[in-house]
Amino acid sequence: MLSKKTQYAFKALEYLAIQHGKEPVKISEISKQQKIPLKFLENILVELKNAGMLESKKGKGGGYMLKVSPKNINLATVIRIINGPIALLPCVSLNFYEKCKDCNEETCGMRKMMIIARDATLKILEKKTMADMIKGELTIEN
Amino acid sequence: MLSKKTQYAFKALEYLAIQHGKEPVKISEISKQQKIPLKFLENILVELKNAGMLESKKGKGGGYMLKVSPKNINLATVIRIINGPIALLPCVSLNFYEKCKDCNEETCGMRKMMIIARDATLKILEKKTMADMIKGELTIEN
DNA sequence: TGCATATCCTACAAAATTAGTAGGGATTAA
DNA sequence: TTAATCCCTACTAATTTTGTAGGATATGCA
Repeated sequence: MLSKKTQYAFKALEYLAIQHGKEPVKISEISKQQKIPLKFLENILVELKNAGMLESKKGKGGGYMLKVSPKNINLATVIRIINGPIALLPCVSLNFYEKCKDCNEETCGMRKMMIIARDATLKILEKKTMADMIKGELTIEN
Repeated sequence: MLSKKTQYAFKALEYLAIQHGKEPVKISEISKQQKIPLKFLENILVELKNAGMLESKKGKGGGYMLKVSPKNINLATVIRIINGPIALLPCVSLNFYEKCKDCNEETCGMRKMMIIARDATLKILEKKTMADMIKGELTIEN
């Protein structure tokens, strides 16, 4: 399951995706509109920024903006930044690989299954984007 | 990610699947062979038994056996028993559904995406079985 | 220059979950 | 009736998740 932090990240990105191309959006606005604890949200947005997904502007009139178009932000990327691995086992993770001891990777049956499951999941999560996510709710209020 | 407990469960089931049709297997044997802490393994096996996946026999010559054939135990079932939901969000889980507040399920974009991802994952995990998992390692030693 | 407005950084704390242990009870075979 | 084996309840330790506190840093504007 995705952590609450990751769900918050998606909600924040949704909000920013809808405002994409307009003025920067303040943390406090996102916090209030999407009901995310303010200081927690700060941490999340900094992480997304450090990962290159957002840009920010300080001072009056400042806030956060998407750095790239919603249609170029896929869900797998967001999950990896905030939540971590998508695979069900460390030894089949593409981005967070860890060898499992007491297991021959050539012959391990569990591993083979989990690779197939991972690929099926990734096929969706890497294809779907923030643009897909906000379809049908582009009208939060202008 | 699957918990260590779930990984232990799979290892234990693998071992039992390979012995399927023979004598009951003692907890202590599984523990030693698969390097799973004994008392922890006890808990796991009881859970699998209560879920109807194993049967047990007490006293001398006793132990655990699969209740059904390895080819009738799919991976999704095991994960649900020991690990919990397979879906990425509670509000899209088939077996552990929980309504999410502040979200209209009819229009929520995130929900739509997560349903698609869930179905892709389930398609694999519900089709693959313990029999698939032990293919190629039916020879632990007789 | 100086003040108000924002983001950014470090550190801590509380709550929840996961992982594992302890100790004895109940059942069965011989 | 004893040894072997699973079963049950409860606890503890470690780790992760979910936040909070408090100030540092940068920016726009008068």
